[in-house]
Amino acid sequence: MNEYIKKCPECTSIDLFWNKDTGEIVCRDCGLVIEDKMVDFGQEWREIDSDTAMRKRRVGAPMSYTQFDRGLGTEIGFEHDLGKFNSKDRNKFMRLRRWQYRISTAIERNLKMALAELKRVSSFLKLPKSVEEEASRIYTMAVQRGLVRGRSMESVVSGALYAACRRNEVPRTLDEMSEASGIDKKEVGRTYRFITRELNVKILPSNPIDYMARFSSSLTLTPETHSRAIKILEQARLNELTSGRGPTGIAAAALYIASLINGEKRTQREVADVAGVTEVTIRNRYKELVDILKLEREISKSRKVMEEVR
DNA sequence: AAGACGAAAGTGGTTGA
DNA sequence: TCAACAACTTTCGTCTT
Repeated sequence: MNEYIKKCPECTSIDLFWNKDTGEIVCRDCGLVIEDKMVDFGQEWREIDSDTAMRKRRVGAPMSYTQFDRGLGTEIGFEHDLGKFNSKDRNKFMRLRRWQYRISTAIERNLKMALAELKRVSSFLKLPKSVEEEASRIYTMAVQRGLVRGRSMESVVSGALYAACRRNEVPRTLDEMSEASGIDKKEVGRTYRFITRELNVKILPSNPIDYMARFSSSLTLTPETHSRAIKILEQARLNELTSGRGPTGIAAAALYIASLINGEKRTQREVADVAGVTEVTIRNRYKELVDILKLEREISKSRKVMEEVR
């Protein structure tokens, strides 16, 4: 965590919460997302005692999938290693060496380019390191299985990133991914589905709550409204209103309703824009939520309060 | 004039024969 | 492979504030 951030710039609360998985620093009082870049200065292991410390400590950079060869590389050795073979075997090894060289340079070149692109997009979206790692792993697997053939490298990169986001519960919308990578939204979705199917990457359905912090932060809603929206979401899930629906639409509608109830109204347009859905979708979810959760009274009550203030 | 509402038609993806 | 389908979008006219 950035140790210089001690107070929430919005409400000056010192009750900050650092979500290590998403890399977000969130104010517990007002819900503002203060810092969503994650820089991990820590070691990748814990030193429990001097014994494990000795075993785990080692020289060299940490192994990483964001390096094209994971930071470790092996090549078939050169001639002087082959002195103990006869000329026939030596020829065979030379051939193998050439082959490995050709194949690996092709893959490596692709990986170098792709991982550079992946880092660019990932930092544009301010994604945590863990997601970048996972995306790199997915991409590397995709290359090894020859899944990039016939697809542009960039689209596979963004597909891998999108999948990694979903797996780490830091969902970004397809629109955001598309904007960051310059790849058409449909194309991102297509390659995403393709590579997750081919590589058997398991994806949990994304949870509307995961979107909530980001949305309410960019709408500058108060903490009361934010937690109210989360309550609505929880009730919605109990009533099975969330399955089969777009998670962003539900998150947006919950925020819209919460903003009405707490008297800090946002227009449907505003909410729709940050959530990347249309007003119509918000209206549909809004109707369902209000009908089934019986929120009409609360909404009209707070409307009256607003009128009295005027 | 802006926002909310809802009907109608269109889009892209899933599913099941 | 095709048709039925569910969710969501686009567009547009009407009502409300």
